[in-house]
Amino acid sequence: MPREHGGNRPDATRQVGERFDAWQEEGLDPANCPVRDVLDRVGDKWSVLILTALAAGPTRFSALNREVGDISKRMLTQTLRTLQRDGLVERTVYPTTPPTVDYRLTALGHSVLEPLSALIAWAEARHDDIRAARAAFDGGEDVAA
Amino acid sequence: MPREHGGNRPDATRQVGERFDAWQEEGLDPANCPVRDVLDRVGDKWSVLILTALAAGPTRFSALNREVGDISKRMLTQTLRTLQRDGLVERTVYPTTPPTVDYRLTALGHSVLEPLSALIAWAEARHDDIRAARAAFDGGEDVAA
DNA sequence: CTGTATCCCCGATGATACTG
DNA sequence: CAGTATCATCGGGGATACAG
Repeated sequence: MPREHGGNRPDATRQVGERFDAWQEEGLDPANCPVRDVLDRVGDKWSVLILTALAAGPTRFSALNREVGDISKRMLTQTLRTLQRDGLVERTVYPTTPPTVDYRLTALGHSVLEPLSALIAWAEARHDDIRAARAAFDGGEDVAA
Repeated sequence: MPREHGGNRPDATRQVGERFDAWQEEGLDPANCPVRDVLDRVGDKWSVLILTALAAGPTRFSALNREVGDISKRMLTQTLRTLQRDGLVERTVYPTTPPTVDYRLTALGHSVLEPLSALIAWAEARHDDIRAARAAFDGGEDVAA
């Protein structure tokens, strides 16, 4: 029985924890946790990159393949399918020969880029702090002895 | 050579893409990309949960072990070490017997909860949309035939 | 061009037992 | 209590070949 703690957190953070508590106390399936749901996608290797690339506008499969670093066709297809399934991306097939397909963000897809941007901005802003912390930590390991 | 696209994205999203472009065009090591750096941690199975738990205040190892669902001691230790190394969490040992250790968020740790909260809020707000999209997608697969 | 099918490797994570 | 050490597993993701 995880996270029985009640809730006496500071300001903004408070809600977060209570949300976790909420779905867990309700005995919901962890697989159904919205947070894990989103975080899993944010965490995977390509979703954010693809979402970001698509922010520029509709993009064709091969163009995505080029724009998003060294992604394989396999993973590109797979990630796009998941994003499509979740309603973040829309797939359009043009009946040409050879086939042409493009992908674009849906309204939902655009909307997730907002909070994602905030996180990325944080990463940008604090990366130096993080690297400094790492250097201190790693350096301290040896020296400490 | 990924992501050569210039940059003509809408508003808030624009910056994000340009940041990606930035470090890539500078020929920086992908391992050094701040975005991947952060996303990797957000993406892992426990960091966010631990960060959230710690938002309530200093917490002892065993308490964390209980509060954060079914995490193993192994992963708890490992994740805490990483968070500590990155300067998000501070570890304090009290010279008692048996040993007592507690963990707390640093200022940097608290600061990351802000953008993280935004993302989690989005997840909460849009989870129904996502599930609906999935249902439509999955249902449509069979029916479409 | 836009995928799909296979094989394979490796790192992330769980389980369990041991230690200071 | 707070870890560490070791083994086993599982799935993500790359490489490659094939297909409509």
